[in-house]
Amino acid sequence: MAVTMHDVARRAGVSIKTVSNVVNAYPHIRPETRRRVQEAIDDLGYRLNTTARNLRQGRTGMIGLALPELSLPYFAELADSVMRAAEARGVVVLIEQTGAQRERELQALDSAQRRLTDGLLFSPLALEPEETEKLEVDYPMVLLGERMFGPVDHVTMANVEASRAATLHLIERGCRRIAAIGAHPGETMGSARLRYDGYRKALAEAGVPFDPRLVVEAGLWHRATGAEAMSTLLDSGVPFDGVFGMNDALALGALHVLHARGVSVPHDVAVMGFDDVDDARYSEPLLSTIDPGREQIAQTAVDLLLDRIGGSTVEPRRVVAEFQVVARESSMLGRLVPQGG
Amino acid sequence: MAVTMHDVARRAGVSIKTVSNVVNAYPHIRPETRRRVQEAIDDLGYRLNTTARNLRQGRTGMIGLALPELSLPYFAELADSVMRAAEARGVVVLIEQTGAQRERELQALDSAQRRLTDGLLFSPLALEPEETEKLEVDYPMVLLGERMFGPVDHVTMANVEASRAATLHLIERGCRRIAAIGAHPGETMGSARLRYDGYRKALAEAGVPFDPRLVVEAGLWHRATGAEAMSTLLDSGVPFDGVFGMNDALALGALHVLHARGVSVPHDVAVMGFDDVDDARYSEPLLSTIDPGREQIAQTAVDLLLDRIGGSTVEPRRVVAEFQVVARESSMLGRLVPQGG
DNA sequence: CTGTTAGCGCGTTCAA
DNA sequence: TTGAACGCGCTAACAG
Repeated sequence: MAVTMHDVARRAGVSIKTVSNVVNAYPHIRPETRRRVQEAIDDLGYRLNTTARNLRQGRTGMIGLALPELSLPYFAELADSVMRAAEARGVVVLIEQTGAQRERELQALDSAQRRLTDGLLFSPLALEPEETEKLEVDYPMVLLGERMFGPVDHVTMANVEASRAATLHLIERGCRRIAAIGAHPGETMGSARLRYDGYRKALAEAGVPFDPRLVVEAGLWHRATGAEAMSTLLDSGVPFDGVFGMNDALALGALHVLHARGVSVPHDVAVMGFDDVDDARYSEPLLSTIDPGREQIAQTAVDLLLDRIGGSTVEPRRVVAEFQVVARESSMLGRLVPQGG
Repeated sequence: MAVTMHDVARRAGVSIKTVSNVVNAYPHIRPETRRRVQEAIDDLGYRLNTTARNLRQGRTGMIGLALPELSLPYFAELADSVMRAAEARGVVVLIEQTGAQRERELQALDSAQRRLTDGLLFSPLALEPEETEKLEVDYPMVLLGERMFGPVDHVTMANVEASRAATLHLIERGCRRIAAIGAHPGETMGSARLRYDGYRKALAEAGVPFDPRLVVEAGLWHRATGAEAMSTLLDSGVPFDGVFGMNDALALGALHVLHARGVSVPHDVAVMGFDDVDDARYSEPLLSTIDPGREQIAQTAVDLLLDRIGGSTVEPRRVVAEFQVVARESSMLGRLVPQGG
């Protein structure tokens, strides 16, 4: 079998506790003792049994990260940021995919993994607002990326403010008929709704008339759906001179179709995305977008979660990350005359 | 504290063992007993303590997946596939990023997480061939995506054959001066070397002369480095009419620069990638590429690993996934006359 | 500075 | 078909 502390203790001629002390870097050990123990550890190839330690301590040193899909670049990059933040704080991340399905999001709240992690970072996408009560779980949890209620810590991006800024950016560039791609009609608190609200807010503030025909639905926020939405819009014949993709994938898909259909970006149509994923730096033209502060979100979320795991019982906290408008080629020039489809 | 089997047993008026039997779906239990126990479980909100079970059973039900970076789309998609395959088989995946750094890859082989997982799926990128001995670990391991030696199970893509096919595809389209982007000079067994070998093989077989000036280095296989490599190539003035990007990211980066510099794809230059990531379906033009059989790789790798975890001691196995040439727009037309830079 | 003791919560003997 | 006792490997008390 595996070599245990017991074996090491016997070999080093000390007690099991001393071995434990050495392994756990307990400061008050005689150098000579430490050396002997270390030697025994090396000789025997001993490795601490993490599971036993976890059982004993009642903690696992793991946190869960439940997100829609790793193959969505935003979430892959978020996972990356979270893992780095966690590593810097000495904990390990256990990723779970929910496929952005309501059922599976609920499952994640109650899966077997919950007994394996000390807490959960949860990025729900499909959960309905009337289900926020289900978020009142009995373990440490921090919500990511959305505005939902319930007595839970949240770290969110400034969805409304940032999409307002994105839309204003297009307006400042001269756009007057700005399409919004990615709407989820009927939704009352998800990103889609919030970003739509920001879009409406910007239009209203700038006195730019709202035209519902410029709002295009897209359930999943993939490039494919962005491309589809743009095709639909072009086919509809409704004129537009700007596009606000509710995330970069949608915007990049739209960009692709615009190009294919001979619409020049940014000359005929200016385009903005949201998320600032890596890809936005390599599209043709380079995609203007919103940097939602992903690093800050990841670090703050891990910090809040570890604070809860540490036993904090302060009131639920809401942290909104700082965002930035990233102006690249796709919004460099506004167009003055609306363009027909 | 948390409710234990003990509490459930007392409440149901049975012994701990009976509760355990119910929880573990042991067949021979009187329906009445089962009902009483189940009721107690529900009333108390009992949840099995996975850590305790793990300690007792000597297994954790988790497998590690060590890969370079989640923000590289190929690996994000691979992780997705692996997690699905694992879930279907009832195990959980613990992802670790190595940043494609030799040091961190070695660390992954020996990290604390190794005591937390029953085995490891390892996708090394930076490890040197003379270090294959380090892969002789004392826990179940399956290597992914590379050809390395040592007595270890491997699941790999057909790097040489597939890149040969990709190059032949370009040759069939009329290309005679095909640049290869992504080389790692000096490497002897990594993907870069293997794909380069396939490229050389295709040229030789088709009687197309090899010109070393057409081989461009690129350390990291990101879009940015692909873009850089293409700029370098164009600046060099060496004529070419085809590009084989050793992965899609490199090819997409190259595509971007070609477009920006006014070189028409596929009219002036045909382009092939490798990996068939999602993005290849949304570039302008659509990127031709190699589908390396990622699903098959993920499923086979998980199966092999679980087999080892189950105690199999058969000889190390090598599985090579089936690949496919995916011809899209970027290689639709060959060009007949070489083009100057 | 180091040793002894007593569980963490579960599964697995072995009886009954 | 169910119960009682033991121990997986470790750490927290406490003692010395």
